[in-house]
Amino acid sequence: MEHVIPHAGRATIDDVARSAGVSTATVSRALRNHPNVAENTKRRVLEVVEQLHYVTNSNASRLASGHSHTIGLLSPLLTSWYTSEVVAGVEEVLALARFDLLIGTANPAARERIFCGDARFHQRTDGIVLVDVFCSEEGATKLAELELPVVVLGEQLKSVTSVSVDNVRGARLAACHLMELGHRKLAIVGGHAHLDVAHNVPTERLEGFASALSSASLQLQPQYVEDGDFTIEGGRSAMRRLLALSDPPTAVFLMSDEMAYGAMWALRDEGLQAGHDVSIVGFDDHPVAESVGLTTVRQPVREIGRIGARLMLDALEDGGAVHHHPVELTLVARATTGAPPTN
Amino acid sequence: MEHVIPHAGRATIDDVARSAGVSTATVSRALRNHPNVAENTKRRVLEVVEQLHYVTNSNASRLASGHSHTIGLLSPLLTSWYTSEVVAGVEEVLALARFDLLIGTANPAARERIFCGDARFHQRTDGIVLVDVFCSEEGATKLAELELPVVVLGEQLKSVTSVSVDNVRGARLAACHLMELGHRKLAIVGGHAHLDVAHNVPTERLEGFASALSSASLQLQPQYVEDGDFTIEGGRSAMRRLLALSDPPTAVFLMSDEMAYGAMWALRDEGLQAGHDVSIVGFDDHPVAESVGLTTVRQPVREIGRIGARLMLDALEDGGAVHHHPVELTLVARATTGAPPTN
DNA sequence: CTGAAAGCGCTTACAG
DNA sequence: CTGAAAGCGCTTACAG
Repeated sequence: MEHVIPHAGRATIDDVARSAGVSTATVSRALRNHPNVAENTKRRVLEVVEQLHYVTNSNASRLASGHSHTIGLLSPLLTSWYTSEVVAGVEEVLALARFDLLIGTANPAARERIFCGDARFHQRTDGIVLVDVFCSEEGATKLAELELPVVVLGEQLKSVTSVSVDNVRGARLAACHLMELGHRKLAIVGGHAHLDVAHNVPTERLEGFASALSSASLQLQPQYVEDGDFTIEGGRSAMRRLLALSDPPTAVFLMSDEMAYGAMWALRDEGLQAGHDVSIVGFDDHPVAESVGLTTVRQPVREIGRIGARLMLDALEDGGAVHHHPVELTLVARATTGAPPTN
Repeated sequence: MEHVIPHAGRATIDDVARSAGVSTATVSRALRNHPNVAENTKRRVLEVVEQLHYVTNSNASRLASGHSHTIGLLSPLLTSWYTSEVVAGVEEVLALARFDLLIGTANPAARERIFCGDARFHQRTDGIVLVDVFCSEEGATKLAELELPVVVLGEQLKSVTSVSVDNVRGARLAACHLMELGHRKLAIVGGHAHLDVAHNVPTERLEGFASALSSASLQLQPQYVEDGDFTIEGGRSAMRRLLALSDPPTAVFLMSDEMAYGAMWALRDEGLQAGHDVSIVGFDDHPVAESVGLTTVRQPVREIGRIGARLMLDALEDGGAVHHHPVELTLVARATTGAPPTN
């Protein structure tokens, strides 16, 4: 069925050119759908390509063209559920466009460097996607000066294309849901996440939560603000501290579902029931949330990654103008929230 | 502080060579710790490299050397928790060795192709890691004929280097734990996972479970064998079906923690308590397992990835002999298992 | 629409 | 220990 392959190893563009009776330039053009190639020629080339199982050597192609056809992605914590999901979304879109994804951990200690372009990505990527690397407008200004397009995920920026949820609104959704159920003693659990620098997410969610209470003439009590470190263990400890208060809250909003699992754990340890004795709201809609009946503020995490990747491809195509893409949040009410206990 | 960079754009090896007063060959050698370079020369080169912020263009380097310095990883389902963890482990080790990781989805429908080398990886990888692509000895034989080193994760193979847990033993651990608690009516929930082909994992776990019962003169009842599809929803449905039996089991072993979450969900829906009314054992030790008190067979998933990557690097170094690396499983007893209800 | 040729930025025998 | 030079496999003005 198949013709003999001229020599061991992979066929090169020369093999194809020779076998098709054209120049390598023509093969190159035919393969990339260059407009000025006769239909006949193209067909012949494609046949030979098939026959010889020819695959372009991407290293050679990238060296010659100066385009790496690769996007770099940097995040401080690649293994969290949130980041894995975002990466999966980015990968999905990039793969369709036949772009490679090069992933690197963004050492928070070396944040400043990131804004000047990461050395690992030098000459190797056509663009950079930043996930959860809270830049603030200051870092963004530097990023905008990079010779590469940059897309930032998780934060709304002016000088650089970004995609993010409205954290203020998300926290309001949680607070309003709880207040509608009749709660008056509301607590909030956030954290510094994995960064030591100021982090927009906890700040914005705290702000939204407090402002929702204000609108209802309530005030967020300082003892009702806890740090849960964005981990299950942290959420558990935070909940324990809240339960130990002389006047514990009747409802707790945790800024991640994982912290909420920890809070539910703490409740179980005390023989208390979430949604009955204490109401719990998380944030994310993590895959396990539904099965444990967790009420949460859902964010379409994978979609955020997809959108980010598309914006990157757009930027590569037409240099695309800088803009911000907002993503919607929705409250999903489940079993962990209910009316406060009638004491 | 810094010397002027000769021209716009990145410095090339020529810039470094010129500036250090040596040939590019010497720069190349100095940079890769080639033995035959005078200490003085090397120091001078490294200084200039620093000064010019020189970074090797990997496309050029790979093209010239013929080594891609990249490992390809193929898996049918990249986004599951299990696979993400494995990938994180592989990535961790590879990054230290400054190898790139190229990730691809292994379309189960095109399994056969994988064994002949994946086209996406042609000329782009120095080796291939297969995760959860159940090959069986048949596929492995073909893999062994590839010109690249291959490491298979999740299955014990003879013709190709592999790393896997002892699934038979893992299932026995679960069964013995339940029988020691006094259970006699034991059920098992498995699934076809994401593959339609025969899959060694469910088969081996079923075998181990059944054999443990046999050793205790019990027999696994056909109505106590259910399919949970390796998803939360699937585990929930399977548990519902088991509960609907005229004589339901008092203990259920689910082949993944995610299915176990589904089972716990089903119990809660019926007002039953895991560990009291029905005992539940999972498999994995997923991050959420501890917080919901799930008894489970723990497998060190990330470590499996790390080991796989190390074996790959070894194979690249010394062509390493084919061998199998076993990984230990341990039972972690928590709240979802207890004595059967005294009816 | 097509080809000859230069060039992308490295690495590596080979020679000294 | 070091350098001159060929070559890795493509792409892309340039010329026709």
